[in-house]
Amino acid sequence: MRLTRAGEYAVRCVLYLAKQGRGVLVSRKEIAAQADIPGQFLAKIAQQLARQGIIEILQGASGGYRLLLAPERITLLEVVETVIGEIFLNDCVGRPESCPNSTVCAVHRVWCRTQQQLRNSLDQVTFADLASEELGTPPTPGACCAENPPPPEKDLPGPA
Amino acid sequence: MRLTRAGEYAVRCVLYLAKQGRGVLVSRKEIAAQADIPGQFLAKIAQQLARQGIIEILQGASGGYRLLLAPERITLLEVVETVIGEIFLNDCVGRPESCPNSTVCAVHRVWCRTQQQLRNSLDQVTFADLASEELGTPPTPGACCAENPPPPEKDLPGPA
DNA sequence: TGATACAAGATCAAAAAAGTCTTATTTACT
DNA sequence: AGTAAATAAGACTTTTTTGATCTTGTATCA
Ligand code: SF4
Ligand code: SF4
Repeated sequence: MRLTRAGEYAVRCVLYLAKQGRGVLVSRKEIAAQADIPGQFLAKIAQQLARQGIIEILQGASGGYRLLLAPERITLLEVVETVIGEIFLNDCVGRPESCPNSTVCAVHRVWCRTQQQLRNSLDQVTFADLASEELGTPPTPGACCAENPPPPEKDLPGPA
Repeated sequence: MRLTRAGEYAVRCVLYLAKQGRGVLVSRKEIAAQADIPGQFLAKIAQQLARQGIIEILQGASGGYRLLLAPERITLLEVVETVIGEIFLNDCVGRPESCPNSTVCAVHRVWCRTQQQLRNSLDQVTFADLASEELGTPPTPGACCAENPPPPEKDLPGPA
């Protein structure tokens, strides 16, 4: 129930490109260094993004990557799913035939519904949003993860 | 980004018990058979559910499991997280220190927000809901996964 | 034409998930 | 008390997924 490394890297890569602006050519090496991504791994991810039409890859000396679409038109969901495949909260959502029960199962319906909700949320966020927020806004410390305090450990409840 | 097998089994187990009614003793064997869960694996999962106070385990001959709480008071989120741990959409949400960027990162905030949303949704669903829906409602075929049509394959973008 | 940069697939290693095995307790029944 | 039936608990194994690298090849520019 968590983003893979590859997914995270893809987001970083596209975000970095979005910050440079659409169409600006950036070498893989630069992206890898700046966004802290293993170079070869980035190559793989970039290829997937290219196939999806999100970025363009230029070969040869002085080659590199560049954003093909306007950042406003690229959503977080799109980038993530390009790399990790469609998000499924449970196997039976993507492959109902994997559970003979799926046509009757109440839980199944919950997964379907919730998953759609999640995907919609991620589809609302564009890389234009992300890039501008990152360039402009001051950190506002605590505004984010304060809502997510380190959860009480299962076995050691509290600061024992 | 998907429920583990253990999580799925936990849900099945609790749902089965909820259908029998709170406090009704059911042998592990029966649950395993009826809910299609590997027996020994179920044992592990049950122990976690017991530690969490959701079910009670009776030992000895004619032992078994039974629901300790009223189904209305058990949520899907609770059961799932008991087994797979707190849901995190991205590592940095649970451990902000894992990414030096997390205090500034716009994406980070999206993950935090979305994750909370997801968890809230799952926390709305109780096992009373699930059990009654399953006992009462007719299947309504297509009402669920029709919203989730098999997505266009990554490499063959739809009926282009 | 050679240096630079990316492509693409094979391959490897580490981690997580799924399941099984073994041994020990607990309880009921006779 | 003795035995059978049930679960406990942890070690262990297998399989799958993830993360990353290696190798060989191709494109482009100076
Ligand atoms: S039991 Fe329900 S939720 Fe679980 S796999 Fe089958 S259909 Fe999906
Ligand atoms: S870059 Fe942002 S989203 Fe990615 S790990 Fe760091 S904080 Fe989280």
